[in-house]
Amino acid sequence: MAKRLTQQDIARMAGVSQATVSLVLNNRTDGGVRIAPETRARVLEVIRRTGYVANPIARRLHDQRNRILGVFTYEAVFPSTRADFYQPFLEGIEEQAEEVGCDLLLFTSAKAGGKRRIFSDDSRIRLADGCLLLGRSVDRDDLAQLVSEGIPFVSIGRRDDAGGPVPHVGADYVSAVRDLVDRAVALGHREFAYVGAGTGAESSADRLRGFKQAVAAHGVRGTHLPFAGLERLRDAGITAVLSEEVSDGAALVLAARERGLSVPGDLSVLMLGAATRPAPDDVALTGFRIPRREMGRRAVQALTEVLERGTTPRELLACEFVEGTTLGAPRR
Amino acid sequence: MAKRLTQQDIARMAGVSQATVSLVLNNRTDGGVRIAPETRARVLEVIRRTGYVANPIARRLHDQRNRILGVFTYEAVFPSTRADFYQPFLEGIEEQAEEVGCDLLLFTSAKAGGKRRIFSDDSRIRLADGCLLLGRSVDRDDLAQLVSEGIPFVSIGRRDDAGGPVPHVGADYVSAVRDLVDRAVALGHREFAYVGAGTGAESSADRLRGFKQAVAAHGVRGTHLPFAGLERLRDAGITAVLSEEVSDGAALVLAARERGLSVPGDLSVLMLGAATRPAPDDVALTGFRIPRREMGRRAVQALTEVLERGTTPRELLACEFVEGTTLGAPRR
DNA sequence: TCAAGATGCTAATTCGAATTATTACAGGGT
DNA sequence: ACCCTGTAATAATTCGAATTAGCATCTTGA
Repeated sequence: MAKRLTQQDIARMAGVSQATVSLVLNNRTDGGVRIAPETRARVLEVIRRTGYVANPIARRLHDQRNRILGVFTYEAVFPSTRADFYQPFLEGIEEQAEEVGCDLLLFTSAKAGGKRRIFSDDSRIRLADGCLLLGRSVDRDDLAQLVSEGIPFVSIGRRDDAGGPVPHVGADYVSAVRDLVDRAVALGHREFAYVGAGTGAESSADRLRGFKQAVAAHGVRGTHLPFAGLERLRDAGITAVLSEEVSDGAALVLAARERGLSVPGDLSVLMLGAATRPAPDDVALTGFRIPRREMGRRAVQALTEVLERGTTPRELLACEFVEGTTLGAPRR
Repeated sequence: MAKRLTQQDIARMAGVSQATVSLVLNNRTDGGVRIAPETRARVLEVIRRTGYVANPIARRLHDQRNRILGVFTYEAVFPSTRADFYQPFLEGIEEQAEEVGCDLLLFTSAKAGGKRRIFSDDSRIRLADGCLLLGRSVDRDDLAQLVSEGIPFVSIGRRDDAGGPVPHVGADYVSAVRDLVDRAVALGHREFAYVGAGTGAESSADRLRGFKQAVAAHGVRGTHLPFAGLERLRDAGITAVLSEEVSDGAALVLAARERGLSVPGDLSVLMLGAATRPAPDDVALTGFRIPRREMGRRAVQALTEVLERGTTPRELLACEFVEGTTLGAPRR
């Protein structure tokens, strides 16, 4: 195997010392460091010719910065089943990483006992300058360890504190859901149902919280159901359903229409952005869109801030209202 | 932030040397290394109590392997327009990288003058242990430089020599196209057309070569046309068309049917796997499928070999015949 | 009793790059 | 001849863990 070039090699070729190569490479001019222009040029020429780059490992051992941003996901990034979920985030991440001149390191190696884990016996999480965390839910112990070990990271998606505040770039589900309820109330709806877990992941909890706040504020009735049962909704006199999962909402619309019910005439259906499963695209649901791409971009920016200023950015981006065709005034 | 524990710290606490801690940690018993059970227990106890974990950076520095595989593409990987093309390869790459315990480094930082380049003034290609090259065509100068600099890499897709053999894992287009012609000849076809560039990228050239070999072997007529014109095909008495691009093939079928021609009755259309553009999915073309995912996997394995044994693997994987509905016996 | 052999551990070195302290050498002034 | 001041480069050290050579100490057997 062709051995990797070292600064020592470059130094030999340029007829200088390893230290000089390092100084040239890092453009050091401060603190009484001086390199003659010709020497500098000679070293740079050798570097250019050989395509030498500093070994990130050695560099990182000494100080911390190698313009590598880590991306951790609990599942494979590429398989097409996950593509719809991860892809928009990754587009944003890639875009912004390109902007700030960083490379992306996908932690595909990190697994312990068959499952991916952030901290395995030889976690390479520290290879990167910092790390982005992607996934609907994140292991709380992992999160706590990241915080306590002071590893620079930003979660994509809001996270509750885990032994300390967790830096994140999330979506403002609370406001987004409240807004949908507001619109529905304005159209005359008074009987609401929220369909979905509403618990577990922060993203679920936030949506349900927004729902509860809104129905309380308007003094209307709001029911929380883990699953969408058309009969049950009808029996309870529900006129507007908010579905966490897009595909569940779409299924509900199809089921309703199959039984001769009109949507939104008899039932309004609103989707709350979560598309973890492929959904039929022939149903134009009303609801909101999660700004996934933008979240990816912002997360990279936030991570940059963490690295440069040691801050703990926490930010929620607004979701975009999607007009659709499944929200309308309820029949009297 | 609390400073990380080092082996030195552990050693102090356990009243032994750093070396001993390392030996205990790695369970070394070979090569005349012996640690008294009590000492071992004492060290392990301190490790347990403190929750010490070895710094992976330092470890990597020592064993000269970063366990990072680079992935270079001339365009962004994630944007959905490219997804169909890159994704299957990446699935395979990710899968196999996980298998061999390597992380993936996406070179998002590499650009010079707006475009991504492998070698810019500060190329970071050497950050990775080795590199996978992805893309329909690859800049020949870049390729030559990779070869001459002895950078470990594997191209996905066959490549002609560039100042030396280029390690690659490609698809066996020559055989695949020949096979299609064989089948068509067996059904009675005697007038063939190949539609597509047939030049430029190796993948195009290989297909055309397979076509020419096959028509020569069977003593039938074969014409090469850069574009598919239905009239021209008819005028020339063509009964079987092989289309490089899947979408071109599909368009041809639709056009033929629109003019009242039967496919495959009046015209057989075969697709040669290249799907760089989205194609209508309501046409079940006969042809072959490029084993993209498998190519990704094999490429990672090949790169591993390059790294471990310094070989220059070159391998072509068989394409899979796709039955479809657009190949049949020609009308008399 | 003394060499031979086991046993148990540590000192010293290595990996590659960054940094600090130091040396070497010029030329200028006295 | 001597000191001083810049200037330009290098030697030596650092980071944390892995590894090798080697040093004590203790047993055995003849």
